[in-house]
Amino acid sequence: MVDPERSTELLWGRRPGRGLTLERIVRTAIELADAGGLAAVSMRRIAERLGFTTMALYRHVPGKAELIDLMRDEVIGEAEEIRPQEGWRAEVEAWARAQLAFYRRHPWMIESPGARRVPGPNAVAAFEWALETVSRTGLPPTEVVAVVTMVGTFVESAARQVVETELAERRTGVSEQEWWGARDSLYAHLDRYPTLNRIYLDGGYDAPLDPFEFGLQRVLDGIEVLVRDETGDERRDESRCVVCGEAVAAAATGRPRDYCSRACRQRAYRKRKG
Amino acid sequence: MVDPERSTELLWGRRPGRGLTLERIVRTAIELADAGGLAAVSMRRIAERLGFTTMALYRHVPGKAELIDLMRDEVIGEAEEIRPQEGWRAEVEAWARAQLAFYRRHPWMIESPGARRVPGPNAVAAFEWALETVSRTGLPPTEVVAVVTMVGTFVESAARQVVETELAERRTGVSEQEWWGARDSLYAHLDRYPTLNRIYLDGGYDAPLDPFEFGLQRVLDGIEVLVRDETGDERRDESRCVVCGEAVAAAATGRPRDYCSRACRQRAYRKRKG
DNA sequence: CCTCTCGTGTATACGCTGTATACATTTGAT
DNA sequence: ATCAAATGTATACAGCGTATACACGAGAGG
Repeated sequence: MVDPERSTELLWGRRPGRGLTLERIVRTAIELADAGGLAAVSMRRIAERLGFTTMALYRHVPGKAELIDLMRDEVIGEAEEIRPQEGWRAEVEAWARAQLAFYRRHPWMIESPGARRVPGPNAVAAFEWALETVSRTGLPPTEVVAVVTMVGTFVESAARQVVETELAERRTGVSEQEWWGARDSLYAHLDRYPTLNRIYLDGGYDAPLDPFEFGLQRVLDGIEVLVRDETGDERRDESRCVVCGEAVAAAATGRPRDYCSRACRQRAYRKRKG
Repeated sequence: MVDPERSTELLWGRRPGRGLTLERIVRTAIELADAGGLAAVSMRRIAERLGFTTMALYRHVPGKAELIDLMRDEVIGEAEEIRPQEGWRAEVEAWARAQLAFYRRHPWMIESPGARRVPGPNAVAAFEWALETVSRTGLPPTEVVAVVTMVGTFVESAARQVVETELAERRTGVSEQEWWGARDSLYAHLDRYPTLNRIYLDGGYDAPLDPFEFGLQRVLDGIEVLVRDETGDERRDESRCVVCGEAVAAAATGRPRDYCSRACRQRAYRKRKG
């Protein structure tokens, strides 16, 4: 098991050394992981690549678990800064996308277990940034934390899908399409599921929506609803029809309506059409 | 690597046997996994518990990967039926909660890799059910699929958090609170992060929101927004009272209302009663 | 009834993993 | 110069998944 105290010490107070260094060990381990996933990282392989015996590593790292902690924080440090955007939504969106790109660069980050990770300086810095951004929504502190956690979790899970399939493609040399295309013996069984069948026939699988982009927009919409409800956005009750200017009650979600009536909605539609 | 054809064959067409059975192997493996996670499942241990040699298992299962496929589907079959709810949102919510409970019963389901799993009959049945439910939103097929995928992914990732911490607690005998409470050497470094600090001082961590419940509501809100944008507008205005035929604005979910007023609703009710 | 094949279970062994232990060497401070 | 601490090495153990070769019993064909 991991010794969290030792992990903390290593993460937050590294001291330089000569010869075989923590730095070099961590970097070599990362190279291996980037190339072949966490499964490709073994103490023997790291040592070999560095020209030392396996046990030499244990003079610098207490065990493999702690080494992975170090790899994580090292790599989190690479995260490029998000350039400021207009409004929290755009900013969170940019962050999410950057995060996905990051997971693609280091797919193994997703394999490493998530509970009780001692956060390193780089991880904390990223967290601080996210908190700061979401704070601008005006949500109360508990919810700010919850939102950051949620977006983080979402991105991780979406990235997990992407990354796992990419990894499988690389390992097997078989593309996702090919693989599923070759599952005829499976499809043979799927006729007796009516909804599945109908959706398939209706083209529900022809051009699947990108799960990351789709999910992200839903998540952000959801947060936006919360923000509007919670911060008592004045606009809610004041919303006015964009056609006639009449006052309009907002939807239950707090999302302001644009039109006061079907008539006005159609008027706007016809206008657009010419 | 897994042989998907063999997996499909095993999953969809099991034949009974005498002596050492696929059934018994799978069930023993599940017992082991339930007790100690996937790490506790080894071919040797399964065999030992059944009173056979390790290699005897390989007469029934091609390899460990395929065995895990079988474990997955076996266990998915337990899923109790969701009792019908009013409206898709309540139904999806109930499903998500049932799913979480399920992951708690079989924490190892989360450890097993997600890409390119050959779905078994039980998994497909669950998927069919979800598709059917979400279809009632009136969303186009591609989006129905995307929504089901998204909710599934969300629940899995939320469950991952819960389950991983529970597993860590059980393995180490140290509660989550205790563990984080003992990280003083970490907190000593956190003063210089202003937002983090402020949120901490404002009590943002005193009573953290349940990530599952919080996230679920956001996700559902997000989907609801989509449903309204996508389908709600037309139907909303078209719905008519089943009693008097008056036009009725639909509910927030885009679900058409059946009655225009409380009066009409009661009238229908009295009529039914006699 | 004999034989022969096939399904099933066993025994042994290989290469891989993380790491405990004991020993050797180098280095820096006194 | 000496001595202790830091660093690197060698060997070994217990565990893993599984390839291979062999043994045994039941059922089928002659």
